[in-house]
Amino acid sequence: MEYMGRLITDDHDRDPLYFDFDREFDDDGDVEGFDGMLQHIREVTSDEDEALRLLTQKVAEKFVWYNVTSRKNNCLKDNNDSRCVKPLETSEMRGNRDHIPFISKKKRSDSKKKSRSYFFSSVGRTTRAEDKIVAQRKQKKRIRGIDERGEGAKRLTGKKKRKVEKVCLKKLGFDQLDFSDEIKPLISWQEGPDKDFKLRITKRLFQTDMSDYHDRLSMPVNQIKDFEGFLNDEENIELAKPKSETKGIEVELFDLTGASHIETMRLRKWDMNTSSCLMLTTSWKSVLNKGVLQENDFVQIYSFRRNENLCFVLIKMEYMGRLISDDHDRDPLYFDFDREFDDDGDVEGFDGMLQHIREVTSDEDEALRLLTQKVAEKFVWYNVASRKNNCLKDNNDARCVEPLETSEMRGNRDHIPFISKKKRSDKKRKSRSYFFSSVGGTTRAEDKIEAQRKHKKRIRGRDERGEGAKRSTGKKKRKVEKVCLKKLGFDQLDFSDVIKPLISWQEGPDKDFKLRITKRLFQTDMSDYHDRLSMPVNQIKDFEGFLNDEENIELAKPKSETKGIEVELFDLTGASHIETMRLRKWDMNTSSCFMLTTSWKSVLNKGVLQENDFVQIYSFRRNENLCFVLIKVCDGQGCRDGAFGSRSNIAN
DNA sequence: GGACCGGAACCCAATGATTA
DNA sequence: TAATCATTGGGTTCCGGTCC
Repeated sequence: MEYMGRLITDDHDRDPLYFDFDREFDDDGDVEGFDGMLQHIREVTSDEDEALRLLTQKVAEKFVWYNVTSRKNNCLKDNNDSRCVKPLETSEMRGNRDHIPFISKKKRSDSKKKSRSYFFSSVGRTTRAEDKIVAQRKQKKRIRGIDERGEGAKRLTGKKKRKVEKVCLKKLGFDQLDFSDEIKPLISWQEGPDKDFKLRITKRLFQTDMSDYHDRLSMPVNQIKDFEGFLNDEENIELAKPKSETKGIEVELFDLTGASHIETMRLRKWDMNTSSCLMLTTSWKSVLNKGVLQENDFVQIYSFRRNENLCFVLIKMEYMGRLISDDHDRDPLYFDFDREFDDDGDVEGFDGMLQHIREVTSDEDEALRLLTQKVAEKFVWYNVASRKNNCLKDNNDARCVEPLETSEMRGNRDHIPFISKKKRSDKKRKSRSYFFSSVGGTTRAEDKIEAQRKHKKRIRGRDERGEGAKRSTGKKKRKVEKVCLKKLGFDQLDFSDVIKPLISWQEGPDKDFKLRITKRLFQTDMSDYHDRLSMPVNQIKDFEGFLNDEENIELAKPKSETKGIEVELFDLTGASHIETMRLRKWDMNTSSCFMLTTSWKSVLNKGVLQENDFVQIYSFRRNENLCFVLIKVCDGQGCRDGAFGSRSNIAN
């Protein structure tokens, strides 16, 4: 373990990667990061080896991720930039492609924030011209997609897909962090040993994983460790069944992000064209609702068998999200590298480390591994070992009370260096939460009661609704204030004659211009992701004379055989914009709804319509084609304030 | 008890990113 | 540059709960 000698002999000359922690964690500066880390580790383990391992891991995560990932947008790409004096030659690192970035020490002081270079190439720093070319290419691709995919194509909205910063878990070695031994005892199963406890996947939480309405956690098959040995024959057969013939496998999820709460979930396998995903569905949102997990967090999922049943444990690899999202508020261990590598200070530490690593390897993966290792060594050993003579374990707010003896470090294993927590602000302390810690303000008893209540509700739901029951989340439904259109007289307000000339059709008279529905806009109508306007059949005026025979036949077809009727929507809420939409009819158990789908959100995006607004939809025929006009009658507030009626008319 | 809004649940195509 | 993969999110269905 190269350079460890320094940490014992204090011979910095032997250590070209010397990292000046005295300056990094100045007594006068913010010591929150390291102290907090130490204190937490003291709370979760009394085993010193284990504590050291945890500390090493945390430091490596913080240091490497901050420098490698969150700053990659600042990586040097421009050789003309005065700050990029000595761009790393590709030949130095890895043939023509990869390199470890390097910045001249002398130049950095000019504007360190811009100039700092790190691993990986820069991302997303294109010029306007480049942006334009890229945009044109994308547009062509979309248009080509329409032509090539034809009728079957469902989505071509042109909406730009969110760019997701990619992180390579393997390069960072995080996919190899296996806490099986640590987690296993936390499950606390008293009735027999759990079998086959094993890390299955290390995963970043994406937007879809965090989405309430998707309510699922995806686990791409090719990221799952030992997938072949993962499921037994029976389970493989079940998951291989067509979707219509299986509900998946019932599994238990132990959620160590929040007091080991157990969720009964379903495991499904979705086969796509060229890959497959395992999906944990049903009650995933219960885990999300604890508020512990955030987008971009990293989690690990371990599997095991209890009484032959498949179970999972979820743990959060905490704070990773910060390092991507750069949301320092979420990270009480935020490590201020701008201060650590001060313009005026000695920048030898980090650059020296990079330079040394460049000298010993040209392989970037290896370089990254070395950097991680070096940082962890330096950070941990300096703070844990070299300070041992000054470290404390005192709760009386003295910073140096009792030196940490060597025997304590390796013998009794019950001491972790400690600096008084009174140095830390209450605000910071309150927000702290760490690996494996329970979450929120609830006690264990409260958690247990809540878990029992939810469990009872789940069981009751199954009993009452039987096999077909899909949902029983226990989430309280939003209460919607009801308004009686008839009482308000809105359903009789007919502006046909006023609106008709606004359509401005010059080539012939429009026919059958008629009010069809007066409607309040509900949340679902306003929802972007539903992208539909519902029109309950029993609210439509003159429903019998509304559609011609051909249209009635089309809409009566089973859903699999029709795409609905193409209609035009004139949107008078915003400059007579016209949308081509589809009219469908959804037959429910006891009623039916017409739905205007496709491009409804384009109307919403104008920002004119709000939830609870009242709109009217008129229909007419132009060249025999069915068309609609939408007008806004009044907004929800207007109704309350008497624009179209008195407050007393609002139903309770 | 019926109507229907809200949204859970599901499927899978589109698309950006990566790899060959 | 093409092929492949992983993720996103659009589209659809239908159940639960509330209100009349």
